Amino acid sequence: MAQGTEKAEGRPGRAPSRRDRQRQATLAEIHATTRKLLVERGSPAVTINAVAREMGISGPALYHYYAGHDALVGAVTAGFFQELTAAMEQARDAAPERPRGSRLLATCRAMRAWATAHPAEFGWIFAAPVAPPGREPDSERQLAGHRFERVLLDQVVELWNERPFPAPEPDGLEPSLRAQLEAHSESIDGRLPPGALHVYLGCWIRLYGLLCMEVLHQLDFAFTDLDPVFEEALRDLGAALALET
Amino acid sequence: MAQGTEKAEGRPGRAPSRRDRQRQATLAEIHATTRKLLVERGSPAVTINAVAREMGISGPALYHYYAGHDALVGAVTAGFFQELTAAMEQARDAAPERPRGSRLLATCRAMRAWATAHPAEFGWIFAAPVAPPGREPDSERQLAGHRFERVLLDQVVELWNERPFPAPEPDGLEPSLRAQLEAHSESIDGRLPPGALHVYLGCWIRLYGLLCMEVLHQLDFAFTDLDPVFEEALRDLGAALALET
DNA sequence: CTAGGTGACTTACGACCTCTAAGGAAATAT
DNA sequence: ATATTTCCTTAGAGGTCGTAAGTCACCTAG
Repeated sequence: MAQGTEKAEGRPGRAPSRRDRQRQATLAEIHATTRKLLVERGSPAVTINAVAREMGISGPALYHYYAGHDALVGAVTAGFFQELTAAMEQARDAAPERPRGSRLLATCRAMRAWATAHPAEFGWIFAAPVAPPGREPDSERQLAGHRFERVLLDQVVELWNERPFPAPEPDGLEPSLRAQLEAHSESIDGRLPPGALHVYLGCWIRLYGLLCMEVLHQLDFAFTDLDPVFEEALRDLGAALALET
Repeated sequence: MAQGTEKAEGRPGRAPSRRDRQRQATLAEIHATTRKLLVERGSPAVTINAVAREMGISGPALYHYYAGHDALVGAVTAGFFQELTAAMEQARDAAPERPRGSRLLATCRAMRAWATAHPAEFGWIFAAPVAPPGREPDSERQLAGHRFERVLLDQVVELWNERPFPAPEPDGLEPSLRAQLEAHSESIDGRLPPGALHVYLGCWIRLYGLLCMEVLHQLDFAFTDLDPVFEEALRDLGAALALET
């Protein structure tokens, strides 16, 4: 009982009943209220009781929708992941006639734009690592996280297939690094060979790491506006992937 | 009253009295217990009551030492900062006969070694940005954070004075970036000019960002051992700073 | 059309947390 | 020897999480 969105509709084949629609509406309201609390009063203010109070229902009622505080946060975070992913996909598809390179850059800029426009939400995304040991592997958040990771990866794969960028030979890589890259290359069905993966992961670390430091205020001591810094990182990414813009 | 370590000793000139020693001992035990709880049971388990219980005193007694939960966490985090800083300084001074470059690399390696050996403690360090708006500017943690930031900066300054590394001319920098770099250059008393600062901050973002992603499990999806990745970042740093090792 | 099952919600409760208030006991200062 | 400071206690107000048990309305199957 009360496992959240597990039971979305009563029967697979049926049309959603009145009750189902009610439940969906309540779930949506819970998400919206949770987000509002997060944005306006910060993460510690997001409490089962506070959300319920804000909605005009009483505390324990929320347990009919989510098993507890963690489940609620997980579900809402999955929604954030989806929103971020959608923003990136939209940027990618906005100008199909442009070359792949500039669409890739647009995707990255959309990622940063969403993150800086929604720092509290991005904080939850970041605080919820995709692969910490001891998290149920099939949770909604896991899936959303994987889909997020794939938005950029897929574009780089297409780029690699169409117009390979310079990548180190596996022999030139340190053995331990090479083994890890080979393993991860398999886990993405070999769509990128280890050398190309190394280049891609380097770009990912650079971009995502910078974004995390920005949103978590780790660079406030030196910068007030990281726009030019991010653009510089994008130029480096363009060079590493030999983009034609 | 109960402002923590504000009143370290009764009178400046006197020898520490019995009571002062007692108080210092209790403060040390509080820190040790807090850290034990953090390491063994995680950040949410660190609670005023839990710390007191673990020490065999009753909850409110802790308020004679710290004004509340935040003050306690702040003070303990400052201690972590100091320990990390000390580890880095020790690595820097361990082999004074070696060239500056390899001592700088040793400092960086010591930073990562401490962080990976004490992930929970580093989590608190990272979660406590040095310059978020709305923190008392003179708190112990602020000072410890600044001292930490200076360990690497000072070495780079010496390097720059002794054997300047290649840096972009200010004219070549984007105007907004240049303005920020000039401002920050002033805030460190001009010990590095904007161009050199740009190179240094780029290295810092690369290293510290990678470390944060590692400790916060943002790279578990691809890597199990980030040693070679960090070493590669260090090689890039060596190239950017034109180190002689 | 009625009767049972299910879902949504309520109040009541126990355990824990933060932090304040008021008072006693012990060490120190005068 | 007395006054003061310091440390610690218990009591308690107000908040949180989460469970238990009961009520009411709706849906659906007979």
